Amino acid sequence: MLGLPSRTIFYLIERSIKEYRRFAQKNINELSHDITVDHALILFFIADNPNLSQSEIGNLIFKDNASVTRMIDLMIKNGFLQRDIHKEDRRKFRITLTPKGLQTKKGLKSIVQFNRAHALEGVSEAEIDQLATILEKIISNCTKT
Amino acid sequence: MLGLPSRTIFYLIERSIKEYRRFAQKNINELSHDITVDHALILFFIADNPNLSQSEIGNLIFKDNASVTRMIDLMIKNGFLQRDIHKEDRRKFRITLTPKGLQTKKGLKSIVQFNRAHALEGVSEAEIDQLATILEKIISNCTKT
DNA sequence: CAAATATAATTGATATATCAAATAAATAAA
DNA sequence: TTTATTTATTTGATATATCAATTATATTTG
Repeated sequence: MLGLPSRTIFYLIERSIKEYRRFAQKNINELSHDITVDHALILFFIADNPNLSQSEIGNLIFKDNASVTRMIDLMIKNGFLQRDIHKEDRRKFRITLTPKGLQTKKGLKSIVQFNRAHALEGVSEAEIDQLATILEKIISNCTKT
Repeated sequence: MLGLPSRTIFYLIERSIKEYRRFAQKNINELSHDITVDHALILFFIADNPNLSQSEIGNLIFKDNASVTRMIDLMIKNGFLQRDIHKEDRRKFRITLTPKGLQTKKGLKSIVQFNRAHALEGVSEAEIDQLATILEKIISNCTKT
């Protein structure tokens, strides 16, 4: 017998990340309507390391190069990021935060902290560890050749 | 201090469902290149209950009405589904599987079983229960008003 | 019943996801 | 060093995600 898809654990995994994203986006919208959850991630990653290439950013947020190109195009259009020539490797760009991007990143910090804390209310450290262990097992099962 | 986003549990949740979908899609492709993971879900749900309205289908697979309309349009174009008048409520449609859709659903059954089993190899029943409990807590935290 | 409201589905606009093909620059190999 | 290969990014095509507006039909209310 094939169980209904709505009763599998994958359904719950998908639902949980979608609800988290919806919740997080709602709170980010209070700060700006021009910032998505993924844009926020990109701001944090680039602020932390301005040497990231676009494809490295893509690896960090699980998007392919084409998506990253277009997301960064948009973030530049919206004034959060800036693309400059990369001195050492002219295939790449040096992507940095504009003053507006830096300002926005600061405003996002407490929102993101709140989002994560609220979503994990009542979930113990031990449970988070369990969760991580199991999810890593699933990832390994799906990615091993 | 704000932890790097790549170290949060949400990152792992997102990664796990993406890897599962990638893995599942790869195996579905062996049967047909015209069927996505979501299309497969829709086939199973409709086969199980041909009285589902499009918006009910959307609720089941976490998509809004616009996405469902377009996905079903495509599945009809590809010959898997069929839309008929709904006798009791003329705002709705009665959506059913064509012979090709039924055939495909049969072929998908073992693939989906394999996908789920393989992704959960080495994960005990108890762990799945733990996972479900924690994810439900996160969902509840994110959806409670 | 008639008007107001609610529901189901569609459409349009913009952004993202994915794959394939194309560019351009760097690196390896002959 | 010239050629071949690899790497980084972009672009095009098609599908999906999301929101807002629209249409058609049902239901509720006055």
